[in-house]
Amino acid sequence: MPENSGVPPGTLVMLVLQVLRGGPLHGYVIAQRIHALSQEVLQVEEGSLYPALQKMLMKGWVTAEWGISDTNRKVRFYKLTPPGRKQLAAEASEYGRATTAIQSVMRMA
Amino acid sequence: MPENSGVPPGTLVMLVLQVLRGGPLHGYVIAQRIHALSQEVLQVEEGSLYPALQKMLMKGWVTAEWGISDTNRKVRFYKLTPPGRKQLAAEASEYGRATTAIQSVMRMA
DNA sequence: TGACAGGCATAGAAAAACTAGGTATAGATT
DNA sequence: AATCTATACCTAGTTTTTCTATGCCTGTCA
Repeated sequence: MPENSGVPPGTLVMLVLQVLRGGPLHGYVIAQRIHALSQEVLQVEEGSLYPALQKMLMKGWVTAEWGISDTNRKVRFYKLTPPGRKQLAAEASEYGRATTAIQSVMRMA
Repeated sequence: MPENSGVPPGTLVMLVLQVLRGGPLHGYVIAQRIHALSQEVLQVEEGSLYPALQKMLMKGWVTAEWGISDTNRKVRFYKLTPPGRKQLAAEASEYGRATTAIQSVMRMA
């Protein structure tokens, strides 16, 4: 019975950028998508997500546009920008490097 | 030329506990060991390490004892306790779970 | 019409790491 | 003898990130 947790510190922005690669999404769906893609392990809290999206907007990694969802509600669609793609590549690369390094330490007998 | 970074947030305690599995070490050497074992990728700052060691002492995950190092200096040796081992197992397990979950999200086309 | 789910957002607290200092000593160099 | 360098420990204060706890609004459905 896997209990689920929040996303590991420092990974939220990377995960959001990643799911936006598939096209614009609104906040609520971004959280659901991360949850689903992670086999229900990763849980993104709204209080973490929306501030992160604000930051990403200010950094120019995403743009936002109001629209109507499938469920007929006013929602804000977030769309990945070219700088956002660059940021994603950088964060994914750095994440891989760090993960490999930690692996090396943890393999120590 | 790989530039090195600090340890990813949330992993420092796990890394310290892990290197202490090999026997008691003092702070300075703990940092060096993590750096070396990670192929020079992970850099533990002293301002992160010592507060973390204090916390680990208070939690009972390690004990500390003053002694003399190989280099003939007064140093504080930290030693893993049984609760520390349990904590290490728990953190390593959770880290693995989270890493796998992130992998799943990042594999998405 | 009232409950519930979907949906966006912020304020304040908490956790973790970093910057930037301070202190001290052994050994080597001058 | 004086100084420099590497080793070694520690803390205060700041920054960053996430979480808890709210608040507000609106479709849909019983």
